[in-house]
Amino acid sequence: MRTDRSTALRTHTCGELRGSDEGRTVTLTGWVNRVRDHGGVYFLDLRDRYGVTQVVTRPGEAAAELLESLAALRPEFVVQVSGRVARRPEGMVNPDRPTGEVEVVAERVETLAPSEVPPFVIEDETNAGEDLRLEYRYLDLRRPRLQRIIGMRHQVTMTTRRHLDGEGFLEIETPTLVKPTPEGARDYLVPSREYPGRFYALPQSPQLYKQILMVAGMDRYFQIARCLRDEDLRADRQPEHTQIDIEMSFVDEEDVYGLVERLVARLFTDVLGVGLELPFPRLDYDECLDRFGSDKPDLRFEGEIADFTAAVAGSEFQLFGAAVEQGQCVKGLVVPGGGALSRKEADALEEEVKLAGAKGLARAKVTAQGLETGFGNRLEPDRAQGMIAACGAREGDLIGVVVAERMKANRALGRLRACLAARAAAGAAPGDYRFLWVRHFPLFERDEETGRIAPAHHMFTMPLAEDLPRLESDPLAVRAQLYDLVMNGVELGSGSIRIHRRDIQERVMKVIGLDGETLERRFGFMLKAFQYGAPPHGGIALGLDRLVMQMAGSASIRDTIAFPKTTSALSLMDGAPSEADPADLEELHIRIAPRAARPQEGPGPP
RNA sequence: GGGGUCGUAGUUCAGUCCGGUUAGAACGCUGGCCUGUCAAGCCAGAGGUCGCGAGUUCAAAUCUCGUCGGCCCCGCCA
Repeated sequence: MRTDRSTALRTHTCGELRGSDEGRTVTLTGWVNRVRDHGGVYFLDLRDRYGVTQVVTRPGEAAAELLESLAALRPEFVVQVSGRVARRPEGMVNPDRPTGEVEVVAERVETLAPSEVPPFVIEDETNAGEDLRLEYRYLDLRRPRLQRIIGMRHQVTMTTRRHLDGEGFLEIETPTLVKPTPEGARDYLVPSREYPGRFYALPQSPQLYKQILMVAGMDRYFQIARCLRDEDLRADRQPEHTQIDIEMSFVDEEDVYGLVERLVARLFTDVLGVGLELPFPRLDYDECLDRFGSDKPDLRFEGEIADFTAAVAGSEFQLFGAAVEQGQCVKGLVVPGGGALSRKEADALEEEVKLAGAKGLARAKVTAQGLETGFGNRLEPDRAQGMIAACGAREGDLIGVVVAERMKANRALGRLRACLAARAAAGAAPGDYRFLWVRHFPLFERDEETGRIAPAHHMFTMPLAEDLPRLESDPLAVRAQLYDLVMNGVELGSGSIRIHRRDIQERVMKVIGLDGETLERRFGFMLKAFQYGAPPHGGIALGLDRLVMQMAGSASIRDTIAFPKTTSALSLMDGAPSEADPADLEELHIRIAPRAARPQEGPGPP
């Protein structure tokens, strides 16, 4: 690898001088990190992407002209410094910096570009608000922390390219202006100038194209693909995000798992120096929800959901006994050491399960005598012992109990579990990476709004072979060859084996009630392609931004993107989106409808 | 679409409940002093549309309504 970064304006970077360079005459360029003036003796910290090097003047040695130019320096000035590399005097070495052994004794300092006083100080741990940092993103990106993360992202994409190339994949670009897809997320639309009233969409993902590439016989495809969705944002969601998009022909699920495991292991080894244990555990969706209450469990926290339904059946305690009779579940989760929680802390946990739709969280402290609860005296002691046995709680623990329909109870306790996991992870050392595959998701789900059956992933997902016979009779029970890659409670990727057989595709389309005309309009080109010999195929898309976020230990996806948008999809640096020039709109055959005036509700004068 | 929370000096915040003196602190900035710092130190100084608009009041950073923006969450995200 080429390491010489010398250019016309510099001989070395600010990160590479060492004791062995003593005596060398060098020229450095960079940004003024800080200047410390001790009354004629200057210390100048010069910063670039590679590090920080200290530049000094020695008493009596520096010319007046040099001192003058040093006195004029301010933070973030871009300067060029020439001088001689010297070892620092005894006791003056800075062990916190790779260049800390040496300093450059300045002979000449030239300002290449001055700088306004920056709105916030460029240092690793800034306390500047995020909106300000986004407005001045170029200053934010100068911070070593972000430089490190952006560098890590580069290493991840380069390693991905090298690795997939080594496994015979072709990197193929797919279009940015595509056909709108009426189902799924909202599209970003692009008006057509040539065709009044018609629109392109920006791709939500290259899904259809990568499948067509399989039909085209490309066999193995990947792309570092930009995906755009006009949906509301979150801490780990941006309107444009990047996926490592992969598709392979003649494969089954295990082929995809193996490929991704090798790729991810390589990334963690090459980029982080961390070895991962392969293969990752595989867990069926149903079991995953029963045990962890989530389809993306954080396995760093070991606690699992316990089922108390059998233990409390027939109890005189109405909340439990009657619920079981009505076919509901009584499930719970142990909060280790939770017996010491204050009322307020325990209430906060209850709020979590309520957010997931549970009516409440019954709490029981485990003591030497049994369960100490608000309902304890109404729950028979042997049933209380049965609960303790069922969840393995120990003295001092708290058992949180939810009574609800099975999946609702799972979801609620999953939320509680995620909360406990996050709390545990906050105190734990970083570097604990727990991967798993969650597979065999349901093929369909009921659309809560319309009540209709809709594909859980997309309509090209292959059902599990053994479930094919009940496709029509019990579609919601049909599982799919559909999988997520999960790490530490975060979904890093999602994929499936696709339907390549016309007959199965038609049955699936019939179940979701798509008529031929709608189908033709939306997916005609795709179905046509599939009539000309579609190979069995499948793939996955890994969220690059989230992956880098996890590898960098960052809490926000915005740290991993050079120019991210706010949670309201604004770009604070350039002000996008902005209003269009009327002439441009004219050309695009677009007229802006005035926003309907809202009724004034403010208090008027009496 | 909905909820929560925040918006005061260049920055991060206090002050807001309970309206009333000249709106404070730290960092940064400017000037001075200082011969080994690396978060340098010491002294002095400048710096405010209290997000914006309306209302209530003798009086609004403070109360009310609206609005704009940041962050977080629910819905949404095949």
